[in-house]
Amino acid sequence: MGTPREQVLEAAARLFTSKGFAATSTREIAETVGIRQASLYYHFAGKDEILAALLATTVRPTQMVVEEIVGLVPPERVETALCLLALIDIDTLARVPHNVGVLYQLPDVVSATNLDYASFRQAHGELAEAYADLGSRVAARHGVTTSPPALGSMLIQQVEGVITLRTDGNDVGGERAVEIAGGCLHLCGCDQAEVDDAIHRAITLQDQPRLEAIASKIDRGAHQMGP
Amino acid sequence: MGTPREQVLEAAARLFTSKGFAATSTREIAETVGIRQASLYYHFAGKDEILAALLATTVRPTQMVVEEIVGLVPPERVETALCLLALIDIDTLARVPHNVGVLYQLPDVVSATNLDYASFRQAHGELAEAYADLGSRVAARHGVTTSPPALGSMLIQQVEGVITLRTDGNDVGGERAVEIAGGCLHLCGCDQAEVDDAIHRAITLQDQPRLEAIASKIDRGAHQMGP
DNA sequence: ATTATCTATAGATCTATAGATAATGC
DNA sequence: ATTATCTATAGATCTATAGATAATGC
Repeated sequence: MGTPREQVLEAAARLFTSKGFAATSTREIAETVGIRQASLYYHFAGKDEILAALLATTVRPTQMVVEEIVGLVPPERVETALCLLALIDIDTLARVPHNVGVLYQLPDVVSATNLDYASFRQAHGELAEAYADLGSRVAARHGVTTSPPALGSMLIQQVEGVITLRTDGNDVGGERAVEIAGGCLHLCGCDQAEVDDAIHRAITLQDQPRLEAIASKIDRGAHQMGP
Repeated sequence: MGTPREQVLEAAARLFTSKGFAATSTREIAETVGIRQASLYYHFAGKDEILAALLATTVRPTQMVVEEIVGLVPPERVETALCLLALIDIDTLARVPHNVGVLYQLPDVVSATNLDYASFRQAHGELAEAYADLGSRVAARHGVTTSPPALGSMLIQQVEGVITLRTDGNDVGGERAVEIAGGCLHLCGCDQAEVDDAIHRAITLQDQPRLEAIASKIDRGAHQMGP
């Protein structure tokens, strides 16, 4: 069951993501864990600290390995690179415990003047830039004229549809992941044959040893992400 | 400035969408309006009632006029129909006061066992089906094999990216709206020339008298939507 | 008499702190 | 002595109600 600290984070993640931050009381968190409300304060300075700790351990692992993923694919195969990035990112979001990605959409979190949140915003922005960069390179080869920033946010939006699906109670398996990644390629102007090809290549790559290393790195990250 | 009741709804909409429901106190709402906290209870039975009233007046007008929009376009022009639907829906979400679309994403609202929310879910589901139906007809003509339910949720997700953009502080103008609608068509396998054509036709249609009638109906709806 | 506000407050939280207690490790 | 819990509670909310007040309309 992990250390008490981890149990608290686990319970808080579940409650914050399902009911929201302000609507979750410290008493509720404590009793979920099986300790008294006041005992929380031995492990955390306050309710905010619990959220902060959660956010700090919830870096989307994809953010740390974008370059590596992209580096795995020869530059003339941008479609495959984008597809691989999307698949890995989708899979991460689909599997992270308690759909913890919603934390960053909570109004309490967004409107807080919080340093943790600022650094998340930056990391998220860099991920969006990676999508924008890869995406517009693919788009350029297919005559798609969507501007890079718009395309970047559309791709991110597409991938983060996983969070929406999970919030709505669906779970996202492999076939759905492939359909969403395919959507990313369609957004960049690929036809179905090109999509199928890129997906095939990306999935093949996923079983290669160099990517296994990345995968395990991500799993460590994901383990952080879901406390 | 409208009736006091409308002022309360206006203030509540702003606060709920920016800080969340649980994090907004009745005192804060009242003082924003310029009355005392207790005076709210003359107009509403309780805090929940304020949210309920807000949700009740916040039907996305597109939900009411889908059939009319689709009916405007000859059946062999499904691309144009989808494009028109997306453009109108995007425009609605882009212009509604206080980005009130986020209300339905608030965990407080989602997790509440609320009748208002159930009826929203149903209406939203029907809109998703309309997107799924139109989208998969377009997709079929372009050899895209995404399953209708997945395509439907991807199209909705794409359109509702407007809410995300607004939450992040961007405002969504006409050019961005066109890019997003274009994204919807790309998701269904259209190439750039087909996208441009559909957008051109859809925009032309938007200036026609029959659609003006729908637009004014939507504006009435939108006026409901943003109190 | 009705409408729309106000003051005052009950009662129920909720967060965080103070200080006691018991168990473990040196 | 340190670690991890507990009980008890202060102090600050927050929601909702009771009842007073003033203005308007019959």
